[in-house]
Amino acid sequence: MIDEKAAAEAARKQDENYINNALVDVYDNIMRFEEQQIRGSRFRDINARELHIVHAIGLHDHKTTTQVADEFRMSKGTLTAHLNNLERKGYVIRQRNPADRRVINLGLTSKGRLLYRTHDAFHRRLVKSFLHGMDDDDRQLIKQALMNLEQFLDEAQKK
Amino acid sequence: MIDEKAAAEAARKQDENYINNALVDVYDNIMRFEEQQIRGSRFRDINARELHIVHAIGLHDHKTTTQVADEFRMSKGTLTAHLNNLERKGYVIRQRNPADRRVINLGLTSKGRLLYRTHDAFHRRLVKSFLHGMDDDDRQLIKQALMNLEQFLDEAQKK
DNA sequence: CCCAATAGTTTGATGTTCAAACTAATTGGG
DNA sequence: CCCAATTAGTTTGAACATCAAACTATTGGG
Repeated sequence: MIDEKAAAEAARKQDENYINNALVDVYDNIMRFEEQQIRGSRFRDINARELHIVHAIGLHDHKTTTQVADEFRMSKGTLTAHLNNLERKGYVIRQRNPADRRVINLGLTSKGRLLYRTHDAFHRRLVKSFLHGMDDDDRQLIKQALMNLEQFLDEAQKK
Repeated sequence: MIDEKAAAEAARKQDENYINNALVDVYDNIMRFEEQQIRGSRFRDINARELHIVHAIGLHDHKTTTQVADEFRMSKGTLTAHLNNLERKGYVIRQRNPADRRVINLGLTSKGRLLYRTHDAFHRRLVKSFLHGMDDDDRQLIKQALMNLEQFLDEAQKK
């Protein structure tokens, strides 16, 4: 009886441990895989950072430099440097906003849009594998767990 | 009937979308929070990278420089630089291995061990919040999802 | 019409990273 | 037992990412 309880407790601890490590490893593994995929594609000249900037610029949003920099919590100067590279390589275009000529609206070239869609498809495959064999209820549970985590981080960060 | 089906499908897509974004954001949020926690603690002089190196060195493992560098997929030269900093700040000690004097075994000072435990406690709180309100079955499901993802990444990486 | 505020770029300094050269120690074949 | 090859870790030099602060161009309120 007591042994059973202790065994269950030990199993719980072990699961939590696994989840802990997996949570931490997930991102590194995704990043590494993204990088590797890109190396073997026609987008060889892009690194993970640049890929994510292309993704943040998006297909239709016409975001500004400041918006994207804030999203990445990156200084505007740093983003300017990345944008220079991405423009030179033909993924991104800067469009001066005619209504306010201080503002630059960012857009993707057709090459940039292709990269965006390729990356997006990769992520959809990723989530499909993550949710493999799960029904609606299961999916809700996963979603709940991630929402818990976001809430915890948000709240802890606030104070 | 058909509307219902279409609505369920749309809800599924939306959930998958949420999960996709959350998965990607999780790591950044965790990193940012770790960094912030540390800034407000007595370990102010440590950044996230260094924290993770301290964690990798661990309490009792006596790992070598090469082992840790491989773990982080980081060149040995880069790790050497970090170790110099961590040693100077009093978190890490290098111990020449007497059986093979080429080898350095890495260890933590008492300050390093304290940092390790603080960080470990933080991660346990994180996982607890992630699993808030869940029973054994739920936990198994989460674990399964993470295992799916790891397997997907492993396999995709192999070929 | 002026000037404070804003968007983005440039600049200079700092820190991270890597690959290659290097040093010291070990090992194995002759 | 020696020396050539290998291995562990460090040093070095170059490339790149990053930031904060100075700067330029533009806007909009008084």
